[in-house]
Parts: sequence; C-alpha cells; structure tokens
Amino acid sequence: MDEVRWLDPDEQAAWRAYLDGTRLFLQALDKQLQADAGLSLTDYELLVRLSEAPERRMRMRDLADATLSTRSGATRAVTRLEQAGWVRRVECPDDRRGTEAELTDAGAEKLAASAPGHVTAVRAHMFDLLSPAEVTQLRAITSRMRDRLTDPGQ
Amino acid sequence: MDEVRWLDPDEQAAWRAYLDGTRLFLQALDKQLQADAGLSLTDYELLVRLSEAPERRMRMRDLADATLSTRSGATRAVTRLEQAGWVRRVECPDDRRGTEAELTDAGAEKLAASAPGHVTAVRAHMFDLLSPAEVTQLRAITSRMRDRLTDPGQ
DNA sequence: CCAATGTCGTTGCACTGTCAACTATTCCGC
DNA sequence: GCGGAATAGTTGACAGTGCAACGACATTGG
Repeated sequence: MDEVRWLDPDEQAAWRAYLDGTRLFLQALDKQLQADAGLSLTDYELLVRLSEAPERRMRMRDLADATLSTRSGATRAVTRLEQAGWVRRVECPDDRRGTEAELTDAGAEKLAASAPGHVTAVRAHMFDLLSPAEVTQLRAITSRMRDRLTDPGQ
Repeated sequence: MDEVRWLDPDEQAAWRAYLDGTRLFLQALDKQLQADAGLSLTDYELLVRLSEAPERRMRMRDLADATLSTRSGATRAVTRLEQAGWVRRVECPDDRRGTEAELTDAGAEKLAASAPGHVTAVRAHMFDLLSPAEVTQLRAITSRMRDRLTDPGQ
C-alpha cells in the first residue's frame, strides 16, 4: 500500500461542511414535507418523477433507477402511495412480467399542493443563500461527481 | 399565499445534480466502508468523533449532537460498537445520570486500519475531481448552508 | 430541605430501506 | 422451437432510525 494522501485542513473543512450541511438540509426538507404535506422526501420525489413521465407512467424498474433506489424499495414506496390513492398500478401491455406505476389525478393534485412549500424550503436553505455564480459552481461540482459515479466502471 | 418563486432551469439542474450526486456519493462511501472494513459510514464517523475528543471520551448527548443523530440513535450505535469491542461505556463521575462512550485501543486500531480506504474513496469521488478553487467554493457554499441550519431560530 | 421541573440515557414501537430468495415471464443460442 | 440464462416485480427476514414514554438523577425556586 502506498502512502495515503490525507485531507489537508482546507479539504477537511470542506468535507465536514459538505457532510453536515447536506444532512441538515435533507433533514429539514424531509421535516417540512412531513409536517406540511404528510409526505417523505422520497415519496415526493417519486411523485415528481411520475409527473414528468409520458402518460404520467413509469415501469417499476425505471422508477427505482430514477429515484436511486432498489426494485424492492420502489415496490414498497408505490404500495404506500397506492394505498393513499396517489398512484395506481397498471399492467404492462408489452411485457407481461411488468408493472407500471401511474400518477392518479389525486396524486397530481397532492403534488401540486405540496410543491410550493417544498420549493420554498429548498430556496430558504439553499438558493437564497447563494449568488448566481455559486449556483453555477455548485452545479459544476456536483454534476461532475454524479457523472463519475454513474457513467463508467468506477 | 404569495406567488411561489419556482426554480429556474439553472437552479433545477443544480438541485438535481446536488441531490443525485450527493446520494450516489454517500452510498458509495458506505459501500466502500462496509465492504472493506465492515463499518457503516455512521459508525465510522462516530469513531472519528470519539478519536478526536479529549481522553477519547464523549457524553452520549454530545455524541448524538456531533453525529447529527438523536439520543436513541447514539444509544443503539454505541451498543453496536461496544459489542464489537471498539467502544466502552464509562460512568460519568460528575453526573450520575450520565454515560460516556470511550474509544478502546481496539477501536482506535480499527479506525486507523479503515481510514486510508475511506479517505481514498472520498478523494476518488470528490476531491480528485475538484480544483483547489472549487474546494474553496464548495466549502463556502455548504458551510453557509450548515450555519444557517444550526445557528439561528430559522 | 423539598417539590416542581428539566435533563440523561434507554427502550418499545412503528416505519423505511436493503438483501436474498422466489415466481413468472422474456430473451438468446443452438 | 426449446432449454438455459437473464430480467421484472414481489416478499420475508432483518438492520437502522426516529418518536414517545419511562426511570433515574440533577437543578431550581421557594
């Protein structure tokens, strides 16, 4: 094993700030949604993905991928949301193994009602604190991280 | 309710990149630690906090705060790590309600053995992708978010 | 000194999420 | 076509985490 390159003080500080800031932020978003809409951030994002999909429908597998979750995670989330009436399961016509999750009208309304509070919270904890240049910087930084973690074989 | 200021396309893109990049990143760190050291990121950070504390000891409450967790979360984490022999519970001398968690020698060794792989992963997924300027930017952005979420009454 | 109130750590409960195993179906090579 | 391998979605078992309630102790005000 070669020498390990430890984090220098600047990197340490950035790392801690990133980790703590992110956790507090996501925690705050979750609490806001839970309190004001009775939704978890996970469920909210699932509804968003469905709302953006053609016909407001997605295959379970694609839904799992889109939400960075697993197939079983998607199954359980959709079951929850189905019981609440916001999502409906539809048999896939071209693949008889498949199931599609479809956003119901009630789900679309729920999403529309929840979105303002959520976006306001995202602004309050993030974008209102950043200059336009910083938004650009943050985007550049995190999209590079994301791409590195999705595209290649490492 | 006033008009909601929705996210413009740049903000949308930054938001998604941040969310997805962060989740993939934390997931990757957790998997690396789990695979190479049998530790979760949560447990690793708890050990780090203890290792940095005077006498390698902390009150349960302070430990919960430092790890952005709850008292019950700290209780269960310390129980886990105690069973593994990496942490020991010590009665608090000046407050008979209190318990301190103390890093054992075995725990310190475990941490020393796990740290290189962890730091390498943090570098690979984050700092190796960033210029020094970007490190500074990321630190500025996230520390502002963190401070806003910790300090004041909102 | 004592009663009221607050804090510390733990625990029961509920919930969420992952992994592995399973059934049903589709795809591929021969 | 057909048999083996791969894939879709679900489920059971299980780990982690938060909330609320609890007992033990500390602190405060009279």
